[in-house]
Amino acid sequence: MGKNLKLKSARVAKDMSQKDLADAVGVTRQTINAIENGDYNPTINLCIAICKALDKTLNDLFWEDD
Amino acid sequence: MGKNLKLKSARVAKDMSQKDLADAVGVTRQTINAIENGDYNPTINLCIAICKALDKTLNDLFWEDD
DNA sequence: ATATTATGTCAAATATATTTTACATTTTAT
DNA sequence: ATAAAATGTAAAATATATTTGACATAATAT
Repeated sequence: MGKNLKLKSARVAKDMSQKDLADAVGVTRQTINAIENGDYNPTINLCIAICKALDKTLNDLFWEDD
Repeated sequence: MGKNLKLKSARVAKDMSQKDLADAVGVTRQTINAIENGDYNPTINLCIAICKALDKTLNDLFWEDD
């Protein structure tokens, strides 16, 4: 699993730190960090919460077109 | 969490049983059943595998527009 | 009518997502 | 140059996704 640069970009575009986003969606900073660095397989509910916090959709942040 | 009727529809449209889909993505029948019935918070990797098996995207099957 | 397949559900076990605590390095502000 | 904030990472604990095995009902075929 590679890094999720789309997520990182969307977060930075909103001027949020990893901790800001973590607080917004109710998880810890380490969880956001792990997702951005691709070490991780988060639940869909968390992905949806992240998308909503960043005004994006699942396809925007978590879908890869072949 | 309500039922995921979009998922169920997409599966039936492909003429697949819950077990067929489960086998295609490498989980058990109970897991697919639970996801369709909305009792459940699956991982994003499983959601992506399901989407690919059904020729759909994450937004098609797991995103709700307000 | 009977057998077979598909579905709904449940309890206990296992795998893994997430938290907690902690420390190191990098980046940004003063 | 220094302090503070942000990031990367890791090990142990906890919460929860998923499996396994089982039983019941509904739908479909013979």
